[in-house]
Amino acid sequence: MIKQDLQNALSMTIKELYGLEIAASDLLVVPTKKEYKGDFTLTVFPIAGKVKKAPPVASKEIGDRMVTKGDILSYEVVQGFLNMELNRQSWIHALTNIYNDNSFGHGAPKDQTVLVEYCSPNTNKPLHLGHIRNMLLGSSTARILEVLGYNVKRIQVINDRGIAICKSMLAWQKWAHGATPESTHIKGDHFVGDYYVLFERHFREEYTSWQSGPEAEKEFSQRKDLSTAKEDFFSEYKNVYFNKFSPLGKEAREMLLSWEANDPEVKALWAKMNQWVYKGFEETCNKLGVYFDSSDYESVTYLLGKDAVEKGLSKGIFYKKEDGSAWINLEDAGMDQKLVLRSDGTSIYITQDFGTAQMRYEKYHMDKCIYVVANEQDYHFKVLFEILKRFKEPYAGGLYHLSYGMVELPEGKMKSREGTVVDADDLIDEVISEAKANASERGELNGLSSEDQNKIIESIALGAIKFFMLKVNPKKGMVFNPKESVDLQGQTGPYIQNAFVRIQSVLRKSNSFDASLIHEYKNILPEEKELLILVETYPSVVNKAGTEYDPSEIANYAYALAKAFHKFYHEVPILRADDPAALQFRLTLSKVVGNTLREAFDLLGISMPERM
RNA sequence: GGUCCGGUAGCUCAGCUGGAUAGAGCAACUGCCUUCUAAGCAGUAGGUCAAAGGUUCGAAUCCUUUCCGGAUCACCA
Repeated sequence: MIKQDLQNALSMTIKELYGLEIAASDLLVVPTKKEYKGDFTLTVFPIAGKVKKAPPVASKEIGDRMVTKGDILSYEVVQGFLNMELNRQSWIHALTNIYNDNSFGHGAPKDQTVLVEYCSPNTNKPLHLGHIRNMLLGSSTARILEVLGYNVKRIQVINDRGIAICKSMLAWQKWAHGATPESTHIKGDHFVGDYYVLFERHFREEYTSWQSGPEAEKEFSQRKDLSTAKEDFFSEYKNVYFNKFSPLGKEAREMLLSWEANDPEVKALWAKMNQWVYKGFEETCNKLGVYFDSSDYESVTYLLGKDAVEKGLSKGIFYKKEDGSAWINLEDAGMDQKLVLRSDGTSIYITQDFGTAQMRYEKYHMDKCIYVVANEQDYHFKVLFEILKRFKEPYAGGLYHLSYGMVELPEGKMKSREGTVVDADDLIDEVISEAKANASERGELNGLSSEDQNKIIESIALGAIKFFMLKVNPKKGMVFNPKESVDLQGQTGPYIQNAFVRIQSVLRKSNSFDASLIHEYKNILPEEKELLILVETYPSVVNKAGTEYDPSEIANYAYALAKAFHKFYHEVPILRADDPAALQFRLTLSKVVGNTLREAFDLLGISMPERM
């Protein structure tokens, strides 16, 4: 590695000159800015301070010694910056090393199991934009960890029970007249989601007409804050109405009770409708290239965690109140008191979560567990992790909440009630049709079968969507403009795919490939150096993405590399190079860049087309 | 109110373990296809890095305070 070698040489030189021990990796070495002559720059200020010399003086001393020892070709000093020019051999070695490294950017097997949980859909409605961000983050993070040598298990939790799915079930019973996804040709998850919407519509009608009745009048007159306007009062009051007065609400709640009592008819309907939904989800996931090694169902896990509560009580981690509810006091950790078991003895969300964690530990003996969940649950996971820490669970140190910002529309948050949700399937279809239009305009795919064409177009469209979502740092909220849809030009997935395609096209046309000739190459160009430096940093980028659980590192790296290649491609002739050594050097470099781009995109779950 | 996260070009984002004149893309404008795929390249224009203090040779980056936006603080999940 060029940079590491240079850092090592510098570290040794500094020790020889000043007797000062600085770890090679602590030396600040960066590629030299374009305005200056040189390949790499050492920032000498901190070193000069330690050895009590003026920065330019120390720079000159270090530079002289490096040249004398043959570590570098030449140097220039600008203030406290030491700009060094490398030997020709350094570059050539760098290229051949990468070219010969079959596991470039991969980590050694670690013998550690990591669970990555993502997606977590509700079975009463189809997947939307938020799920897309979640799934892409999760599956990309999983892939990154896998390549770094971890044994990764992809897991989803399916929220398949509760009042919401009962609403869909009830609406279907009342108004579907036996219709099915097959009979209507509607995708299963959308089909069930439509009945959820239908329920809400009927419920709203019922609520509106109730508001002019005597019961409503009475409730309104007894409101706490008498200055509240009627409209505001009833918009706040909706949930109370649902639980207290609504006939539809009553039916839905009764259905939930029947479900919990294992009523065979209700369970059968529930199972049937969930199957419809799963089939729809599977289709969407397949399209996105997202998959799971196993699924946990809330209908199973919602009963978990009570044993843990008993254990916690006996250990004194939890305490009991008079009404029978169990609590934990987290005030010494800067949090509140938190309920862990209801007074009726049933478990709540957080209880289920530590029950689920234990269940998983029994199954996988994981070392780490990563939860990909939106940032609205930051506090929940802080509490959960603290509890598991107090339980001294063996995996407690490896818990991580991959918290990501919500996806918003230009006009604000997505609201299912107001119909401003961007549906996952719609979005995919839209971008595919845009990619299709672009492709037919370009005509590059003309000779191919329509099957191959569609494959490529899908790769481009999904590349655009995935890159769009993954290039943003996860913890940042992001704004998605459906009108502009997803760009196919500029800082995008297709831009990077295009760099790869150009490389493949060049490689296809080259008939001789002899990597040994590159040692003869004399005049390495700035564009070539820039590419090599970038390619070299790839393993450290993967490492960073893995330790920080941040795929955007990979996305931004891939863009930088593709950009450098496009420039190189434009400025420097490859196949028409004027000597054989140059040709081989550039072909090898192109190949290495292409492989690295493909590797990087593999980590993002994006495929590389051979042509486009 | 407490806690957490964010605020960088008209828009979407990099840069944040302190280093040279703060970078990309989109949108606008201008060039470049008889030469390796123009989903490309090059250029013009666009900035008080929310604000104010502090730390230092040096701050978008670290510290403090303030302002703005979001999330959260349920016997919901």
